[in-house]
Amino acid sequence: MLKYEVVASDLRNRIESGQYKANEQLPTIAEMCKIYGVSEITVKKATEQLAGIGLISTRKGSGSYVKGDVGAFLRDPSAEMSGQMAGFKAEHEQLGAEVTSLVKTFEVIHPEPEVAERLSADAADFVYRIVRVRLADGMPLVVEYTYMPISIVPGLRLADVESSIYEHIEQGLGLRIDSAHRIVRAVMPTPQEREWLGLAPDTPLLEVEQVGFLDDGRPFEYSVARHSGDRYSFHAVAKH
Amino acid sequence: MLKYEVVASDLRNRIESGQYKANEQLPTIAEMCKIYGVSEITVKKATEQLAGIGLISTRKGSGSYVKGDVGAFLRDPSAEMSGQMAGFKAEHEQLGAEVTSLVKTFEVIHPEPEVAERLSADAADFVYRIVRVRLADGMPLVVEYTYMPISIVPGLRLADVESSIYEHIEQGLGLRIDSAHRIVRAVMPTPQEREWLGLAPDTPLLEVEQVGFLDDGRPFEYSVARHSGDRYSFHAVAKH
DNA sequence: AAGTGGTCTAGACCACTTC
DNA sequence: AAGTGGTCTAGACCACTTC
Repeated sequence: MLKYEVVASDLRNRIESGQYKANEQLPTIAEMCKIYGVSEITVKKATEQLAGIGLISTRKGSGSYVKGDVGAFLRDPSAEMSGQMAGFKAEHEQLGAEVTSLVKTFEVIHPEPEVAERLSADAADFVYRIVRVRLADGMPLVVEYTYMPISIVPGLRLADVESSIYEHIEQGLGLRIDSAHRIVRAVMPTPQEREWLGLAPDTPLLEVEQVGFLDDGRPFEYSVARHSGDRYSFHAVAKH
Repeated sequence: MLKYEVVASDLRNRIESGQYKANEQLPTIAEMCKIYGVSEITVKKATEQLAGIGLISTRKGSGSYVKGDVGAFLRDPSAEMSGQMAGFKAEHEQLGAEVTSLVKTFEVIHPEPEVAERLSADAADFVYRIVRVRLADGMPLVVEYTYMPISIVPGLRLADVESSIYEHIEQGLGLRIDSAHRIVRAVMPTPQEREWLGLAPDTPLLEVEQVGFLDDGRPFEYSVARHSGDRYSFHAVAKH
């Protein structure tokens, strides 16, 4: 583990265990340098990371403070952090759930104009089109519509689509996933989606439209995920 | 403007103007040091900021790259970035809209248990309860339910509530707003909300539940904002 | 006046990519 | 072997807060 990760994870443990309490001032950066035997910049990087996930706030000329009431926000198991991108399988397995997928469509097509634009692809290129219902412990949670250029993600098989496409991209192809741009909306399900997700009437969905990027900047995925509304929420930390 | 801001904003301009194109490699960090006459850490801070808003990705041992197709994501005017927190008024005035508010309720009450918990307050404390319909250019966009402890935000008047509570907190009280924890969900409107927002039947809302924090870590605001679904979306950048 | 976090420097070392 | 971004150091200076 890197030095700043050691500092950040130790501070995090002390905050979550209540050793540093809500609204309390943390040791100064100079003190933390002595405590952990590291330089100022290393401590700074650790506190920036904690501020980024919303655990502390820092105040110039004054000190660093533990935020009040972070518990409910961080502990919510039905929540995904907007800052993290792990893929459906990794995310739910981390919570101890067994993940399965019903593959409704797995085909290769020419992309519609909107999909082509998002993938920086041409209408003449081939892309996979995948429709999946994804379940955790047998409960249908989300319908995912995924498009990927076959030129970037070659050799995708039904077995990959049934388990985890991200695993095929990272382990199988040796590519590195960097980040994603997401747009979140509230929508109503189609009749088909209502049936697949087993929804009561008048249940809205949370739609997450996403463009995923590799670490060389290329978009490798365009997807629309429509999440069962009463079983899903989305967490974010906003800075002023 | 700070040095790293100068570098970041210059790089951003060159990317958005197309001088550095999608999927293209940026100058190396060492080259940028020479170009801008700054140290490595300063360039690094600038590239980290750009990676944070999803404009570039960096690849160890290889280089920094402009992300493909960032245009649509960054230009969408109906979108709020999850990473930013400006308040409704500042956000929409930036887009050139005239912001008004219909104050439906403005009272002082003892908080319900859930509100008290979020505000780290006691059931015996007094909090403002404010219900507002907020409009941009006369179009109702969102219903906001806001709770704030009177001990932290004293002297709030109807005039503040009608324009901007954040202005009163920052300019009037000299407090500094640091950040907010947000939870986003899809919900159906109540009949009252449907009327206030002028919604067609079967239109869902995007609910943003938020706890706002001052820079000393104290929660000063608990609010639930329910956004008209077809006129609102929420942008985020997720890191792998 | 003393203490605090934020920015910035020159330079070292490392792991990884590219050739 | 050469080039690249990522981490880390010791130290300087500054703006701001606190007393």
